Amino acid sequence: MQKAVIEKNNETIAAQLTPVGRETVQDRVYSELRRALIGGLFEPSQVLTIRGLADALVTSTMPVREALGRLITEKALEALPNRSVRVPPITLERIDDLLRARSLIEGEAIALAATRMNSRQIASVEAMLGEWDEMRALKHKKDIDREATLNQSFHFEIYRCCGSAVLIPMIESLWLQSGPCIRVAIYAFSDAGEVDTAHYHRSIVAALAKQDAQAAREALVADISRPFAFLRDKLQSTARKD
Amino acid sequence: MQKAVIEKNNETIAAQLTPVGRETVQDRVYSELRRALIGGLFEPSQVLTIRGLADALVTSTMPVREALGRLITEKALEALPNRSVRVPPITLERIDDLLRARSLIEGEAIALAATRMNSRQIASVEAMLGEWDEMRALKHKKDIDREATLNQSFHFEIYRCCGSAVLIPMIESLWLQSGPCIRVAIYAFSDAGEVDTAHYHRSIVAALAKQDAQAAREALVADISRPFAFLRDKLQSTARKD
DNA sequence: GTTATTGATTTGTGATCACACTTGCTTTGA
DNA sequence: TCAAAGCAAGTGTGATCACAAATCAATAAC
Repeated sequence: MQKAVIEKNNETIAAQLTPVGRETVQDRVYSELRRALIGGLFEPSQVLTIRGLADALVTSTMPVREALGRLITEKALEALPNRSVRVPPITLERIDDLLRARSLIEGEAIALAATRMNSRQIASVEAMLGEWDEMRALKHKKDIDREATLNQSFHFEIYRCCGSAVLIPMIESLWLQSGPCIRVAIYAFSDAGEVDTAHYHRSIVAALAKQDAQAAREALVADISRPFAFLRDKLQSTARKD
Repeated sequence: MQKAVIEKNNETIAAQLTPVGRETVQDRVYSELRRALIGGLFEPSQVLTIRGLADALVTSTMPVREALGRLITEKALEALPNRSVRVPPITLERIDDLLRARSLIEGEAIALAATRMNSRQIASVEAMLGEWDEMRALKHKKDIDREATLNQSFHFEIYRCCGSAVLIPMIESLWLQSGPCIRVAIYAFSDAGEVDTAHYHRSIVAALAKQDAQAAREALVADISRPFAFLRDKLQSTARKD
């Protein structure tokens, strides 16, 4: 068999098969911890132990310690002087700090995206709006995890269009850092009454459709400010009580 | 001996002793690799091996692999599908991307710092200006490493005044990512002739002294744009030759 | 002479072990 | 009764080993 024929054959096979992608245990542990952090499954100030997580994830300590180290450098976790690690506690300064950074960077990302998104991409995020309404209509009881996931997908679908390989990892890091805080706020939200996230998302999509970068930035800032502002008030009122 | 006396005694001792601070091998390896990366000791596209670095740093592979993992999550290094790691190659898109991100975030940091710095802090960075001139006057031959270190100290001395615990790690990550690129540009600079970094730094300090946030931001952007613009031109001309 | 195959070396990954430090509880002494 | 010393369990860190995958060189086949 000639070489050309073999290569052609291989190409045909390659076109039909999807790459399996050798994923290491460390990567899975890292992704899992990320998911838990962004989703707010860990509480602020909660301490994590390597062996404890290794047991929970049914692996050895090795992949866990590597994943923890990575999360610490991203400031998603905090290394105490005792050499134990915890999820960073919530403080007023930290909330303001995170909101400012997120407004700055995610605002820039969406402003860039607004000038770059094609009609197909806009249609894609518009479709997610419908998904949101659908979820709301079907189930009366609020599925917070589902909402959080959908919210995340919506935002990153947009950010991916900004065309910056530098900004996106920074945004991921910011979500990682604000995840535990946000979740606290969301829980408080759902007690305090209804908030229409879909409304904010609609105004974002409207701005994107008009390719209005400034309007998109403002709509986004309004969207992400809500939980932070809520959490801020809550924290201040509890602080006054002490 | 009563408890109070003992405690008083301990306090006296504590006042005279400086904490030794248990530093792990992993931390030292990480700092060392950071220093090398920011200083541009590694070339873009250079591949690094765990065992190679472990031998060079005279430790086992364990601290090195952990440090490498951390640097990869910061995008300071790149994990190839072969599971080998290299310092990211320079591309035109990456240069523009990094410059935009740095202008945005470092610009915000210096704008915040401009409104917050007290006279003592301003005097401190002003003193670094003098240090720069001094270095220039004394030695005719250019000490690139010394200049780079001084430049880094100057910038971060200012950024530290912005009062954001979120922005500063992001800036560090950006310096880590642009370090290898910058160094290439600096080397080209020193061949191409003199550039007066001190001039740009003086205009930054002048803006800070006036508490003019906008002027400080613009002066900073002018300062950090230079090597990027230079590198950009150089890359475009070499690309045309091919 | 060029291409394919085989084998050796190198490299990353994960598991396990040894050691040092921390933490919390128990025991001891005043 | 209470505080301090001592002990034991738990935890992070680093070293070493085993294994699988990748890389490279040399040999064999056409």
